[in-house]
Amino acid sequence: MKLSTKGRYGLKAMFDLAIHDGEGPIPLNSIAERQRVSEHYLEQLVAELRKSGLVKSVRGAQGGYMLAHKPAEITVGDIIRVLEGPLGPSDCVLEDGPVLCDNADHCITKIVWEKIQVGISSVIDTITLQDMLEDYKKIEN
Amino acid sequence: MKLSTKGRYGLKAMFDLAIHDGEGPIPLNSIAERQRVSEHYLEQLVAELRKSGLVKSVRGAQGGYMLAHKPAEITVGDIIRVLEGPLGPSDCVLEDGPVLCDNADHCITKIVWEKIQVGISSVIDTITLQDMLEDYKKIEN
DNA sequence: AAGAATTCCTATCATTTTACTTGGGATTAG
DNA sequence: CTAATCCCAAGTAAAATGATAGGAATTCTT
Repeated sequence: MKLSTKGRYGLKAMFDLAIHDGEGPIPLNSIAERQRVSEHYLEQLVAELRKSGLVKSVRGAQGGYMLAHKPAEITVGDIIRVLEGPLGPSDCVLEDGPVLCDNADHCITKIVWEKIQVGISSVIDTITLQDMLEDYKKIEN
Repeated sequence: MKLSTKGRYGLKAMFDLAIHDGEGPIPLNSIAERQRVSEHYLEQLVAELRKSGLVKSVRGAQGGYMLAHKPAEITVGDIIRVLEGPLGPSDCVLEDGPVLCDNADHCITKIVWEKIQVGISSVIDTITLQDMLEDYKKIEN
């Protein structure tokens, strides 16, 4: 019941981009260094974030990545869903087309999984990068 | 971000035991059959539940397993924690002794993981097997 | 006492997932 | 031109998952 490094590194990278929002393209190696993760590995994660439209890229020298939207418009849920796939503690409650078992109608554990899913979603869908930035400013001062 | 079959099968088995609570020892093969999971695999999960004190066992013929406490006294969280290990979306917020990174004090993503953890815990720690039994009775009628 | 039912224990194993690493190609600012 | 940077595709070692196999220990029933 843990997130993989994809989700964790991905959120770190996105938060890093949020901190530098408005400064033009941020090269990946600087993000990797600050967040202390493998640059090549991070590259794969950012590629997914780019394909899903959360970040934009600028190629060539002095290029890099930047947020595709304002920090207030990107939630933690957006990021995690891209990197970890459809959310849900069990296949039968996956957000993205549940795989129902044969007695789904009478399955009591399913009710539990649904409640867990709602609990997680209600957290990650209400935290934006902007919220994280504000927490960050508080701590810095 | 999914539970493994351990947690899922384990909760099913515990719910099955709750349904038959008070009927004496329930043999594992009957649980495996009703819940449609491998008996041998289930055995491993139930062994962990026994060691952690959630179920009792009676050996020998006519033996089996039974809940060690009343259904109202066992939460979903108790069961999942035994089978899935200490809860938390990231190592730095594991319930059972977090593994702190070097800038834990200034880590903003950590705040997010903590909120997710609280969200999950508040769900699974408030649902008991008794609650599930009541849902079950409603559906049956 | 025999035999059947059942838990208990240890080991093995195939598959999948994770978390990278490697190596190179394409693009562009200076 | 060249250095910086993104882009892409494979490969890979380790861990986790989800079992399977076989048998020893215990206890009920007859």
